[in-house]
Amino acid sequence: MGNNLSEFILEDFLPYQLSILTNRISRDFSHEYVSRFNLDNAEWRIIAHLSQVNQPISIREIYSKVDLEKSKVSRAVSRLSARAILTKTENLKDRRLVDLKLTKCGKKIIDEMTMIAKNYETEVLAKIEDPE
Amino acid sequence: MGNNLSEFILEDFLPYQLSILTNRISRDFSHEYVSRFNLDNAEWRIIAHLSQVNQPISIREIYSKVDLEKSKVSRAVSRLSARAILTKTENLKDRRLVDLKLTKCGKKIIDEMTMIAKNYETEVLAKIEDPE
DNA sequence: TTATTATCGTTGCAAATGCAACGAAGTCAA
DNA sequence: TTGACTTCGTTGCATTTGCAACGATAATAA
Repeated sequence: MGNNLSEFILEDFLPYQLSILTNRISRDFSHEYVSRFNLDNAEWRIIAHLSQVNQPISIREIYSKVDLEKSKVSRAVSRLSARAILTKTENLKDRRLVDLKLTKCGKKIIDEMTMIAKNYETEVLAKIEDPE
Repeated sequence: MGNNLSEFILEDFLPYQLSILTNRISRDFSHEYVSRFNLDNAEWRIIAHLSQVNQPISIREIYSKVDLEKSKVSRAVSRLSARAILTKTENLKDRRLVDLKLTKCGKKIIDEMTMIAKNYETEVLAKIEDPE
């Protein structure tokens, strides 16, 4: 009748801890882009990813790399386009694809967020290294 | 005129990486409890947390510790109760509280999941240490 | 006591989500 | 060419979600 329960210590269990940590960090950091630019998490990820590449990229490219639902990306991209943060144009080589590209406005957002993101990261890492 | 963009390397950005990693690990691991026991993430966390304490605990206790929405916990607990995985009883000292307790059935689930969880964790850690 | 305020768990409801189906475009083979 | 199949992005729709409000209970103050 071995009681396996006692062997299972939730506090040590990886996916569990990881997801709690991530939720907290994400929620915490999201205050920044929500309050400043009115962006949700998906929108922020899309902008951030777009800022990393210099050519236009497709929706598929994004949702495979950034780990978001296809429809979520599609809808987020539409909202960003409506706000002129990015542009959607038809890819001429393959007309099924959409070319996404940050506008000046979108680049400005990334510029500002870069500073904030760096500060935030430094802060978090400091806490991890030296938790009080 | 400084182009800050080039300084911002998304691949290094903590909340971003953390959340992608966590999504993947969670989704991956969740196959186990979804397919075996038909539990969603919230239900699994609740059961797991309950298994860690030996006295009955309240809903509040759970959502503060386990980082879930109050209403999500409430609804998940109702479902688990309907499936006789846990019991809900009125706390006699403070009648606003609900006492939650795993049933035999619930404990059996945890027993089985314990094995799986450990194997899974070992696997993930191995990959992290020695990525191919 | 009574009045005020806080806390617990539930629930109504509007908004977000994710799946599956779709049309459009492309690929490949016959 | 045609037909079967695949892929892309969008969208319809049922489910899930999270906020805010609620009733019930408890704690605190007057």
